[in-house]
Amino acid sequence: MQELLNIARALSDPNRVRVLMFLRGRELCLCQIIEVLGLASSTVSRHMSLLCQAGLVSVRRNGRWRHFRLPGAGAPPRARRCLRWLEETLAEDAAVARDGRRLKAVLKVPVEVLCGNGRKER
Amino acid sequence: MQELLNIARALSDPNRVRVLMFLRGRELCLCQIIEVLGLASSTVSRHMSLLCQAGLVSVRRNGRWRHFRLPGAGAPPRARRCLRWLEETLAEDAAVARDGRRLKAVLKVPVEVLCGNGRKER
DNA sequence: GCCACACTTCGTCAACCATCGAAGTGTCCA
DNA sequence: TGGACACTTCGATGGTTGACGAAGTGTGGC
Repeated sequence: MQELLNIARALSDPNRVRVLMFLRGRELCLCQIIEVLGLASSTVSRHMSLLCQAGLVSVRRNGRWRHFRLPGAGAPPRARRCLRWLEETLAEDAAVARDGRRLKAVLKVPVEVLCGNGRKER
Repeated sequence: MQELLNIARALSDPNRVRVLMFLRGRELCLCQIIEVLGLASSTVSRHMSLLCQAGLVSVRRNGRWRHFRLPGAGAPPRARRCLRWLEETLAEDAAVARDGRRLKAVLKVPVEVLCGNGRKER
C-alpha cells in the first residue's frame, strides 16, 4: 500500500509528471531538468528525490553530476506499469508537447554553458 | 493533464484507495462505506465526491440513498486502466484483506440497523 | 405541512507540501 | 589546499488537504 501511495503522490504534482514525460528515452542531469521546468534548483532536487523514492526514476552518479533516467527492466513492475499508463494517458498532452520543444532547445546548448548560465537568469 | 492529476490525487490517500478496493464487484451506500472505513460521514462524503470527480467511482441515486460502485464499460479508458493497475498492485495487500473481512461483517448487518431506522432498499 | 433520514456543505483546525533563497556537502581541477 | 561547481538540505512562507462536528439540502412518509 505504501509503495502505491508513494507513486500516487509522486504523480500528483504536474511538474513531476512533466519530468517523467520528457525523461522518456534519454538521460538528463539536474541542470537540464531545471532549465526545462524553470524552477529553482532546490525545488527540482526535491522533486527528483521524491520520484526516485517512488521508484519512477533512477539516478546515476558521475562525478559531481547526477544523471536521471526512467528505470529500465530492473524496475519494480508497479512502477513500469505506471509509467506505461502515463505514456498512454498523456501522449497528446499540450504541456508535454511544449516541454518536448523546450527540451530540444536545451539539448542544443552544451552542458558547460547551461550549468553556468542557467541559475542566474529568469 | 488535469484529468491525470485528478486521478493521481484521488489515489494519494489510503482511505480512498481502500474504498476503491472493497467496492470491486459490488455496490454500497454511503453508510456502509462509513462503517468499513470508520470515519465521520462528512469525511467519507468528501472522499467519495473526489473519487467521482476523478471518474473512478460512479453513483446511482435512489431516493435518499446514494449507491456507489466502480464505473463499468462507460467509464473513461484512463480510469479503467488505472483501476486495473490498482487491482494488480494491491491484490495481496494486508489493509485490503482486512477491509474485505470488515465488509463481510458489515454486509451481515441489515441496512436498517446500520443506518438507524431507515428502510431497506426497494 | 412537518419530521426523520441520508447525505453534503461549511467552518475550523492541524498537518502536510511546493516553493524559494541561503547555507551545506561532496567532487573536480589548478 | 583553495576555489568553482553541481547538487542537497534547511528554514521560512503561503497554499492545500484531511479530519471533525454543526448546519444545510433534498427526499420520502405521515
